[in-house]
Amino acid sequence: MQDATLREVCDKYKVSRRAVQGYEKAGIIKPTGKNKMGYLLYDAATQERIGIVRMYQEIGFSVKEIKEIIDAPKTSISPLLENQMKKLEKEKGRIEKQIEILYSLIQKN
Amino acid sequence: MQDATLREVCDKYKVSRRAVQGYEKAGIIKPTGKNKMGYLLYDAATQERIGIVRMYQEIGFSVKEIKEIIDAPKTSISPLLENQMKKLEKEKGRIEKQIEILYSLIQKN
DNA sequence: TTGCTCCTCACGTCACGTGAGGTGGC
DNA sequence: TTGCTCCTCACGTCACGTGAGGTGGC
Repeated sequence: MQDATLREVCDKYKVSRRAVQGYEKAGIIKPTGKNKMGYLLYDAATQERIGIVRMYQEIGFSVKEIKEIIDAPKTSISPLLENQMKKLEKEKGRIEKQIEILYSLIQKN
Repeated sequence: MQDATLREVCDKYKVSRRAVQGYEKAGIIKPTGKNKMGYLLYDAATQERIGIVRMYQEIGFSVKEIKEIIDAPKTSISPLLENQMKKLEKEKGRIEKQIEILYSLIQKN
């Protein structure tokens, strides 16, 4: 895989420039260089890393949490995934309760 | 119902002092006076209003949205409730998808 | 004076969104 | 010079959390 500019990376992973800047500020990634025009470049490994960050975000981890786990060994990540599952199920429960309340409110209206 | 101090209102509606301050800053409520000690007081109508704000927050409306609808006629609120229901159902779908992704990740681990 | 409760700012949090001001090559 | 794309700050968003500094009555 070739180095890619920031714009190319953003298109590839459906992420905003500002979000990538956020990952950088959080210390998760770094541009690996600049081209002749001064555009930021990201090498293959960094691009994959951004993909991993996105995946973790998709399952509800915060950037801060991702920073902690992205370089951790698999064995230590496993319990965190279980924990996250519990959080998501609680969240789902909350939303279902909201839907119920809202439903009864609509009925009364 | 008697006037209540800020602390009493917070206890009654399970809301923080800072949250009530937030509602005030948003222009949704106002303290109706102060007692001899300078403590903020809220009359019966304002207390009920805080209860209504909490109810709308429970079904996922933002403070900004609540400011718009809290004094609107019932007929104009109805479509907003329907709209909110759609949002909540989308949100529920998103979380279910997150749970699926996370589940398959845990299986692979 | 100490201790307690309340008050009013005002910065911090989170993950970016959204300009602002500046640069390089056509 | 104009226009385009990119860069690097840095303030804004949202609903409060969390002190900071000050006051009044015991």
